Amino acid sequence: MRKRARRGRPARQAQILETAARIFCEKGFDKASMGDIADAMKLTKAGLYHHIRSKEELLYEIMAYGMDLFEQKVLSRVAAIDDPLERLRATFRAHVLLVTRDRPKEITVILHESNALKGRNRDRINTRKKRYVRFLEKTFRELVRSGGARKVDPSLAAFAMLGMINWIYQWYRPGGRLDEDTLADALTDLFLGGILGRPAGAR
Amino acid sequence: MRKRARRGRPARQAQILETAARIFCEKGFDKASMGDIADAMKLTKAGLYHHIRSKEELLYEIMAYGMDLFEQKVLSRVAAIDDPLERLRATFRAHVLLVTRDRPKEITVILHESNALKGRNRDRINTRKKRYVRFLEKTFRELVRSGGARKVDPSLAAFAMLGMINWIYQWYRPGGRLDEDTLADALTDLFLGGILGRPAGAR
Amino acid sequence: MRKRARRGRPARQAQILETAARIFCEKGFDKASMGDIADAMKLTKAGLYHHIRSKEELLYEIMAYGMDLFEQKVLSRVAAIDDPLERLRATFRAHVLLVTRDRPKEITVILHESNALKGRNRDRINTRKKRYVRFLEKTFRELVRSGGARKVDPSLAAFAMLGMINWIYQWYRPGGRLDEDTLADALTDLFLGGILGRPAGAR
Amino acid sequence: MRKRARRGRPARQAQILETAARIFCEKGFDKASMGDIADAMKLTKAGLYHHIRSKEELLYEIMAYGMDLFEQKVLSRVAAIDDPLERLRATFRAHVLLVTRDRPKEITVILHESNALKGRNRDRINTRKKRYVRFLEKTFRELVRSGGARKVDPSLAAFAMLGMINWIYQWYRPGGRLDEDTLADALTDLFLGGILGRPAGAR
DNA sequence: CATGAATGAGTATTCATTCAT
DNA sequence: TATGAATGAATACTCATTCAT
Repeated sequence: MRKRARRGRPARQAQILETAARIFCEKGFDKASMGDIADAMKLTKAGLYHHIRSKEELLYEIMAYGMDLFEQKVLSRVAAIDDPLERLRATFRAHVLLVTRDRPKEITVILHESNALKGRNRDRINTRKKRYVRFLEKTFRELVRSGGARKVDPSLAAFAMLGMINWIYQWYRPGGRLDEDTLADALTDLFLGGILGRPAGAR
Repeated sequence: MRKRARRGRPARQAQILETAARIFCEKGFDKASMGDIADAMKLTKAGLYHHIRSKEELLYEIMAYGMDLFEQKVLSRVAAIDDPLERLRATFRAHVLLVTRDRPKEITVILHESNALKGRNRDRINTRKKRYVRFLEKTFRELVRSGGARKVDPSLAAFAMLGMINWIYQWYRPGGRLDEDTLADALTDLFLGGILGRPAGAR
Repeated sequence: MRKRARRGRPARQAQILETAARIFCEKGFDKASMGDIADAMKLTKAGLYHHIRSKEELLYEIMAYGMDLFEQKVLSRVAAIDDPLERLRATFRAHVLLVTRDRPKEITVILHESNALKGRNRDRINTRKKRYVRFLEKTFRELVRSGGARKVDPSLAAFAMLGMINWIYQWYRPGGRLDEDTLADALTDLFLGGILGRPAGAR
Repeated sequence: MRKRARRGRPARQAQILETAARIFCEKGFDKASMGDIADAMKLTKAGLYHHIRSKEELLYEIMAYGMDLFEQKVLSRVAAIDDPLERLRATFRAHVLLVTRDRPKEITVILHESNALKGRNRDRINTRKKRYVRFLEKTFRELVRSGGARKVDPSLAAFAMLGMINWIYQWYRPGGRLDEDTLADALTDLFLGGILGRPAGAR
């Protein structure tokens, strides 16, 4: 995003990001053409280029905005929780709700098109991703140290958790059997308690 | 893939599948060009087309072979286990070892390029994927019924498990801190016992 | 053929149609490459594709324009003539003059490349061709009924006439022994009076 | 044709010519591939090349054989007829019957693909075509001189006649309303007597 | 005779991007 | 801001033909 809208009207920039995110999501970054996006925006290709620098830059903006969203809706809301177990539970839940209830296309793009970015842009997104991984690792480490969990490898636990959550967009479709809240609770519980563990209610 | 080699000479087909799988893996299906594959095979593009029908058909053959591998190395080895818990544990372990130790590029291609397939070919691969999901669901159902696990939703458990395992290719690099056996055990244990559960040793 | 030019500047479209018609005429549709046409237009291939949808669509536009020309210069000028003999004579003459004097490449393309068109486009052109055949048949029928001609099969007469005229592009070269007017008269006369008939002058 | 069959079995050569003629007829010379012909002959492409020198040479052989057929079935049977009117009538009839009853694909190929031939081969076919045109012109000249016909331009009459007949393959389909004999008679009559002339019976 | 493998040259078409207006 | 026109480079794929076996 180069400029923010100054007035109430949603900036053209933001509309483009949203449209492009949707299209990258539907067709994939490589198969989506600038023409597709221009058409969807009711612009010519040249017109579109007045708002963006390049296709890759557009992808970067989308991913950066996706990370903004994630940090705003997940990280920033749980980072301050003291108790590691509560922090983990809140993180898990918020992250699941983000990908099931809000379902921002930008997050899907981040998960699916990470290889399409090169150079600085790639580094910038990766840095932010790693920040989250380290946050999770730290949380698992504290949890183990505090005796609140058994001796799991913090890295392994972090990636296991990321796998569970990041895979959701591959199978979850809204309006299914489980509503998002139930799903978030059940999955959190499954992760924390495992298949064989005690019922979730029995903290 | 037009005709099979009759003599003992190592089928060119197999070399092409392997090479193409590697290249699709490295660059992605869309960014990999037929020229890339031809070059890697020390063939001209036209020479390559003597052996394959189309880029998409090549992708399908790779994925079908990946499913062959999976079914051979995982499904067929655990399907006959009677006890659902042992069956689950064996499945989880074998699946993890497949993606960490054998690391067939074909599996990565299946996970990353599923949208590139269209029509019949897409259906055929999806059918085989779903067969595995149903096998997992059935296992979880039996496990819950037998009292061996708490009341988890079988579908949810299946997708959670798939997420954990299918995400591995995104972060695991061989030669790391944990060898494949340790990792497989630890992840299986984490899935079964959860973060808060009893130590792995205490089955 | 995506959008029409709004200003007075001679539409690029028309130039392309004309150039392509000439090239399809000279080399044949299959042997003419889009590069040939682009070169002739002093454009790159991509530049050419800014104006057309596909090679086949280009062919269709040429043929459709050829049919426009034919209907404008022949059909519309004779359709209203009441007397069937005068109508026939005028049609024959106008049609012959169209292919000898005006010699629009588009007509040659229609005659020579009709099989290259497929689907809807093919149907549309065929419909217009058949309209002319039916017009001729009707004229012959009226002529016979009115006693102005002997009992010829209207269909047969129509195709015989079309053969005579449509074959002209195979042998006639401008600037030859007979000028176009003389040729048109002589051929009309030959068709009407036959080889054995009375001299042409004796209408 | 390079070699003739010595025994009763039809030579492979002849089968290939026939098959290729059929395929060139159906798809057109440019759109028919050597693979199409090889497939139809249940041969590989390389196998096909044991029998022919090149695609163009194959086309030439087909056309040359078509000319053989024509000269055998038409020219040689009428050339000796003394009376020019009878000669013309016989020629017209035989030529029409050749393209309606025998319908050799080779003739259609000659009519449709004449531009595909280059160099010597093209010249050779053209020479034989011109021989027929000159034969027709001579016949018309004699007919006019003998007072058996009115003063028509012999060249024009020849090309008019060729147009009528050579166009037949564009519209005639066997099994239609008119059987071949009737059609041949009617068309001959139309050409000789014209639209306005006396009934054909009244020679 | 026959074939599998291979190739060089070519095909139509697409795409991200630029620029004069 | 916006656009129509244009382009260089690339893409998947095809074809007539050759050759060692």
